[in-house]
Amino acid sequence: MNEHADGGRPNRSAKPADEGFQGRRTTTLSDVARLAGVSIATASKALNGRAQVRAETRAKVMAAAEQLSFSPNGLARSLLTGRSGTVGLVTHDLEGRFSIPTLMGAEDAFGSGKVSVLLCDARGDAIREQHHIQALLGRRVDGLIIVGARPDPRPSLGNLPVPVVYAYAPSENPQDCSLVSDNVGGGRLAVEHLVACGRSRIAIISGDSSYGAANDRVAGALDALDEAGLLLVGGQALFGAWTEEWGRGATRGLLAKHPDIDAILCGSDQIARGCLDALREAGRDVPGDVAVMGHDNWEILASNARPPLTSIDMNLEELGRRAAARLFEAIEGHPAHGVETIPCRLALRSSTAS
Amino acid sequence: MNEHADGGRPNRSAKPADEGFQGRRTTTLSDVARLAGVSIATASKALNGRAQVRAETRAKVMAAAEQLSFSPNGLARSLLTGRSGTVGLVTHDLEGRFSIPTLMGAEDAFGSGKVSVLLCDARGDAIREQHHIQALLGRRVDGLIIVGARPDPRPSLGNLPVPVVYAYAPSENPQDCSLVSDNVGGGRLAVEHLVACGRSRIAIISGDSSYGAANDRVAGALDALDEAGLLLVGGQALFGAWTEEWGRGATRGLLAKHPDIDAILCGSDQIARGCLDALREAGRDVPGDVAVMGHDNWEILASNARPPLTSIDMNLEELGRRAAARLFEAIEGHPAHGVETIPCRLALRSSTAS
DNA sequence: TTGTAGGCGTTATCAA
DNA sequence: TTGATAACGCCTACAA
Repeated sequence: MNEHADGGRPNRSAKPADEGFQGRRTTTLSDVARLAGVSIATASKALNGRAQVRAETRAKVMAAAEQLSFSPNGLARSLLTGRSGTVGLVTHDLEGRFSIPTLMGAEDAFGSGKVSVLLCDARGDAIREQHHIQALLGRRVDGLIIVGARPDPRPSLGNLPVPVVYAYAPSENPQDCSLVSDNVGGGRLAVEHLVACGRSRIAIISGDSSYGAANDRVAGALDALDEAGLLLVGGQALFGAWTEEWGRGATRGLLAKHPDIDAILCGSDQIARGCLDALREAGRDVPGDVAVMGHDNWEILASNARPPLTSIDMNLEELGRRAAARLFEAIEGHPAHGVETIPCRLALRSSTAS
Repeated sequence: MNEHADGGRPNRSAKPADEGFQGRRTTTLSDVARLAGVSIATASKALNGRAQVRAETRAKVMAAAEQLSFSPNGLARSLLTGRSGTVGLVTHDLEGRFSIPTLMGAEDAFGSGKVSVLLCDARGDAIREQHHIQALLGRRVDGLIIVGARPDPRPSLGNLPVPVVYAYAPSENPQDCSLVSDNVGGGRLAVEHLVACGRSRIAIISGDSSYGAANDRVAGALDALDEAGLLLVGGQALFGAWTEEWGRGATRGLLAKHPDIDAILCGSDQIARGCLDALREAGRDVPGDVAVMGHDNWEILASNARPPLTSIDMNLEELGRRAAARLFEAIEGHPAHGVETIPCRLALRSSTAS
């Protein structure tokens, strides 16, 4: 046992000076035990609230721990328990706006408790993803959440030594546990709202048709139109890009062909912003003449629009929270399978006031 | 030594069945050693490329490791080395857009190597921050990066057992290591660009004056105006809010009082969007009659503006990367002190074409 | 009520 | 070239 004369000073008798950060050696349980004049085992019991410790002794130990600002080494503890209290979160779209709320929800669900999140950005690259996953497994994460960049199915990671939950982009393997936004329901919700606002000549300006989400939203909208006994103006949804530019152009085209239109459902808030601009420039009043809706409820775009934009919110934070919850359950031995769908909600603003 | 009859089957002789995730016990170095028919020590050396191992033996061990898909337990390793290979990243603005690029840069700088990032969102709450920091220290992170929500100085965390770097929002203590965006330089850069475009009747619509950033940007702009021998139109910068609405209103006011204005420097891209709208509606051509600049280079706003918006980019990813680098150096024993300033760069688009 | 001892999975030292 | 063995910091039987 080292016999270093203590006293709170930086002490580097044993180790060489290439140690890096020159803080004092972090205090360990045996430091506490020594200061309290008890054995390590007793100190451990005292600090962990075990019953077989005299109150007086416990107090002594707690005081010593306090004095040394002792913080138990989680790594050592993990080694014992086999649980690191850590989950890996691999995102593919850290710069994008969809993964962030999901991440927040997950962070939220875990953060309160005793789980920490190890974040990695794989940037849509399968190689990088694999690399990160290996690193995370090496750190003995208790589970993984994989957040996709876009809501289309992605390859499964297969059998890993820890549970995996896919968020936003589902796994192709239905045995895996995935959580996604209910795009069909979102489209339906939008049309139902427009109908409830008394609109009946509705057109749809969607986004990039290569996105499953674009098609799903349209499908839901068509369902709802059908149920309301309405026909889509123009006969079919317009597909283009997720840009304001496309929104403007498509809107101008619509107005030219169908001047009697009274509502436009857009595939995203960006498209809707373009749509609003084009309408204003064509002298149409929103929502007086034409109601407009977006999708995503991207606050910065929706609230600053003129008029503020009614939109469909995907509840991504809730999605993240649920993903965290599912992962937690799986870690506890109760894995879920299949795709779970998170319902959208209406974010009501002035562009559709009825 | 345990004498359990092995065979790759889930083996839970010792531990009860409340274990949670029902994967097979993760394979350990001793499994590899046994399969390869060598001692644990030899297996370790073989896998870590130590020299004192016969090639044939090494191959045998590697094969065994491969077959068992062995992945060394990083926790055990950390316990030995005293380094967790982990840093904590505490952000205060996970939903906001400023912390994300910083986070990305840090993730980027670390992610390539062998450091992983533990992410926490403290949401501007000092209590929550303290809580997260304690948790991170318990996990024995090798260092901390604290990312602020807004660029004003924040209280120092004081003396922690690991190095700390403050990003975006500097610490109040000049002894700490902080990295911030050069807002003064950004303001200067903007005016220099406008002047280079031949503008001389320049006005400034800034944001919330309670933000140091707002004032710094204006200060830099005024410096540059002065050096160019120009006077600010209106005599002083206009402060308001970071919104499109404020941008529109302020622009209308400017046009009324100073119809001969030929450039407007905005404190943010949102303000600039409002400014552009107001100009268009007033029949002013951009950049023909009036040049407009924003700040932040928020892609989604700047590129979709009409015309696309020239803006000042804060290089936040670079800021994050640098923060990671500084932290790394500090961990290696070479801490930096004081506030390091990251220069802005010009993001040239059509709203100022000269 | 307290202390001793064993072990979690690795790595490093030193002896064989 | 290989293999015991002692750490790393902690927890938990079990013994005192």
